[in-house]
Amino acid sequence: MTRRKVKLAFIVNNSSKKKTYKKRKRGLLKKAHEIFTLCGINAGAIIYSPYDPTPEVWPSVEGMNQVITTFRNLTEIDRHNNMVNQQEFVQQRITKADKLLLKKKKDNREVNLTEDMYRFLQIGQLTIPAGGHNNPALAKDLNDLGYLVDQYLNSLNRRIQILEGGSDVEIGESL
Amino acid sequence: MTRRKVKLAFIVNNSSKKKTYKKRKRGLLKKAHEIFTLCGINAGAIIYSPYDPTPEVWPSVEGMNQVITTFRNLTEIDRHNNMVNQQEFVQQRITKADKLLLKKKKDNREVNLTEDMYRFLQIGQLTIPAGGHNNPALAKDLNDLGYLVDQYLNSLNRRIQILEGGSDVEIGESL
DNA sequence: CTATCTATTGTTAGCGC
DNA sequence: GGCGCTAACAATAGATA
Repeated sequence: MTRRKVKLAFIVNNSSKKKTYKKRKRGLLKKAHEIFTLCGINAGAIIYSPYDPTPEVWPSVEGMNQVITTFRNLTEIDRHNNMVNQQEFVQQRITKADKLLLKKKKDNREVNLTEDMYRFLQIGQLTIPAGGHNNPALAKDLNDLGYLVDQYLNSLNRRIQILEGGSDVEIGESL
Repeated sequence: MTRRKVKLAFIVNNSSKKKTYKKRKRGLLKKAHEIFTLCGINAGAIIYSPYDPTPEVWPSVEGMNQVITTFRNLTEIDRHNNMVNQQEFVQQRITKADKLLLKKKKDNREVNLTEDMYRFLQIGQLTIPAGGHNNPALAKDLNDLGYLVDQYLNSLNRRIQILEGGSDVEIGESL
């Protein structure tokens, strides 16, 4: 049984390709979930594929919209400076230009607040500027986060209930 | 040398958290690159973190913009139908109680909007109503929320450990 | 803080059903 | 088409430089 030895190249066979996609998509989303849980970072992902009629979104549509909005609001320079090159996963060092831009943004915070407020009044959604840090904490994301956390806690509570109840339900991990 | 056995829970220690983040971000992007190469699918990711002043984008800014544009053009229904969220990883079933709660909160949305707006004008921070779905958010810093969540998760983890026999356990549900 | 090492845990390719 | 299995390979926590 030659189990594995696949080179990193486009899979021609459609059947194999779909199987690989299905498996790896699950793995990818799991990894995303883990880094979110472990580090509390804010992230979003969109995956298009010929195998799903509509794209999959993580962690949620609402959260993704917020992430996208913030992304859209960044300057071109900001975005390019932190762009991750697909060919080489080289994380660029934080340039002084970045820091200057951040400072400028902070200075403009009050202006942004006003703008955001108007948008809020118009569409009922708002991007909250970071509270003094460069952490782009988005209130709406926190909203989603809180909900998701609730879901998570519920699952944990449910598991505890199962354990305490002495149920014969199989709890073994299959992660 | 206790090499490894880490619970899937928020890492309190900032040093460890950052290390984990750095490593896993690299791994995540690699995985994304692989699934893109192997299956030729179209995907994008944005990662915010307190460790980088601006978000990281994969596979590229241009590619991400394209993905975003497509996402924006989808109808709400389309997006929701294929939404993948954290709940799917931590909880198989969404309880009816959750849905009822959400409905109630939705009904109160307009009231919340007004309240939130006043608070926004006063302190520059705002509770953002969900786009008609989620509970009102606390405009707290992400770190604060993460800390609180961590406290609870740790207590639950300890409890699970005791119940399961004292050994380390994973609390993440498999899908 | 960054880089490297390596024992362990985690992911998944190829099968069989 | 999907699901489950498990050997083989990959990712990474903790230690070290």
